[in-house]
Amino acid sequence: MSGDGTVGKAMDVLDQVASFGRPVRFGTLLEASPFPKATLYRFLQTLTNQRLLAYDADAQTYSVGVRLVRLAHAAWSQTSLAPIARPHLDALSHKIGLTVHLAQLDHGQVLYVDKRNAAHPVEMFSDAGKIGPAYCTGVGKAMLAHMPQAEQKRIFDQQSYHAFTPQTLTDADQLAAELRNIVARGHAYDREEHEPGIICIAVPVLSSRGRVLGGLSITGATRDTDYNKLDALVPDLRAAAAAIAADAEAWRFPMHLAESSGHVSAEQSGQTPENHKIGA
Amino acid sequence: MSGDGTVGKAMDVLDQVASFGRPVRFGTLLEASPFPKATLYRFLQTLTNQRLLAYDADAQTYSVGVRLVRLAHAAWSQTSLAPIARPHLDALSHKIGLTVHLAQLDHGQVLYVDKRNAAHPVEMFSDAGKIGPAYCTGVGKAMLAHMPQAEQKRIFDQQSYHAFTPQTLTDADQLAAELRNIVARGHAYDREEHEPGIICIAVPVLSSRGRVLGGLSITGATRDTDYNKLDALVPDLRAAAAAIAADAEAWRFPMHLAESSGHVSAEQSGQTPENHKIGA
DNA sequence: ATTTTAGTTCCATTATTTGAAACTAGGTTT
DNA sequence: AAACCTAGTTTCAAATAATGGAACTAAAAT
Repeated sequence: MSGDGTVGKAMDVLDQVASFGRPVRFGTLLEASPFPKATLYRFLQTLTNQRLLAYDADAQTYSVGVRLVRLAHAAWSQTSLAPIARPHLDALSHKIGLTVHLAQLDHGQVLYVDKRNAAHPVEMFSDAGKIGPAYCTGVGKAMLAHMPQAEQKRIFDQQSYHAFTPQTLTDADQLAAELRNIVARGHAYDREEHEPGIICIAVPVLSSRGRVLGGLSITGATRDTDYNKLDALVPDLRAAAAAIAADAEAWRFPMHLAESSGHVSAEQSGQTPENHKIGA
Repeated sequence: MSGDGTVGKAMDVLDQVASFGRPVRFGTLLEASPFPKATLYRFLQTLTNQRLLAYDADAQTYSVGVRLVRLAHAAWSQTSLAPIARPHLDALSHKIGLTVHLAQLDHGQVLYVDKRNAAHPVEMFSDAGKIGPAYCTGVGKAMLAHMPQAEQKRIFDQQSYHAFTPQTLTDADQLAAELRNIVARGHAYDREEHEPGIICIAVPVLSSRGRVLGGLSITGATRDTDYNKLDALVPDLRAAAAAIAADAEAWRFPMHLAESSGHVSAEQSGQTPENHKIGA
């Protein structure tokens, strides 16, 4: 259990519902829940009241509520690199004609926040929000490699080291060695470690003080691409990552200056603490 | 305050941070918060631990956390109409060459869950997740009009009736009259009620039993479009809405059958209640 | 050096959460 | 039709967590 009092427990329940990936009934949740019936029941009620869950009375099922989509919009546009990186992703994917991913690290996992797909140009939300393992993806390894030792260690312990393919690195020692190479080289490969037939080259997006802001990758299929071709794209990839980092840092200072101008406030997006009137 | 014990209060705080739309400091939040210093402080800590908020130690600011992006992905793909509607939106926007919106109602507000933009084909998350007022948008009115009286009443009281333009309907009576016309006609107009120069035509997406699942609209600028041109598109719009509704209902039954097959579980998305190993 | 401002911690009080058990409503078997 | 499940909901005293005034600390301004 992730601790943190009542809120933490409620979030566990929310995660549990989300993890099913489909509407789910009370009983099914109860089986898999560490909470007793009454407690789980009250949590589900609370979460439903809060519209973090949606309850379908006909089917008697719970699923994740759309209020989260709203909050996520705020997260995506405030906290993620995606809005800043967008023009750079557009330019990069246009120039090289391959699939490009932008990711950040969340709780030891790779969270994809944007994507440009060579084939299908639009993929929407279905890609922003997807998660993947850190220890066997290009972006994951690139980010990990450039992280302070302490954090790296912590994240090592969170990995499952599941062998997706014969190439997957399956323990912390192998991974540590690989990360040293990545730092030396400045970029990471995914050598079919996550999916057979899929390779990728990735670089970290680093702040001027060397903090990892995110990761950027170019992905290809082995039938179309090889490591030499990917290597040839490294300068473009690096340039894009640097441009994203520069823009990200430029953004921060105007924000600080704006800080003193009082609260934009609730009014604007209809979320007063006392919120019953909305829309203005 | 939205009540609901500790979890509700924590969500209020989360909403408050989200409503600022930019990283915000403790003091700024405190000014606008109904909670005493220590209480607000602890909430921020808890939310940060849960990664619902992100704390920037350098700038000492809080912003909405990326974990929400992950949860929202689940919500978008489970609960929203968007994944089901996608092919229909593609087809519709391709056929008519105008901007198309798909929305659902959340807490009396219009929540846009997907969009096809005539000019710019990609807009990503920046559109999925956006919210708008229900009382002065085409989709909002179309959905409201086809809702049971009781719910309609409740939502009426949640509207702010802010006059965005001279055309905006500014009280519940005007709105009620308008809704009766919409039901009679089967579709709603936005006659520059939200933004000057922007008009739209919208229909509800209704389940076979008449329940409002969402709303679908076609938007245009007055300089390019007029009501006659929009009227000509009503059959296409209706057909698309009907197709979406049909697919949405078809989806539900396979899900019920799948219900008995036990839990897909936690493992899959790394969200065990006891989650420390992730990635598989 | 002193004061102010901003953020953090303490801890006795207060309020909420907890969960075993009792209950209710549908559905199924005898 | 009665008895018996099964799944979901409610109750209430005990256990636990949240509360917030006040004291504290760090850093910035005077």
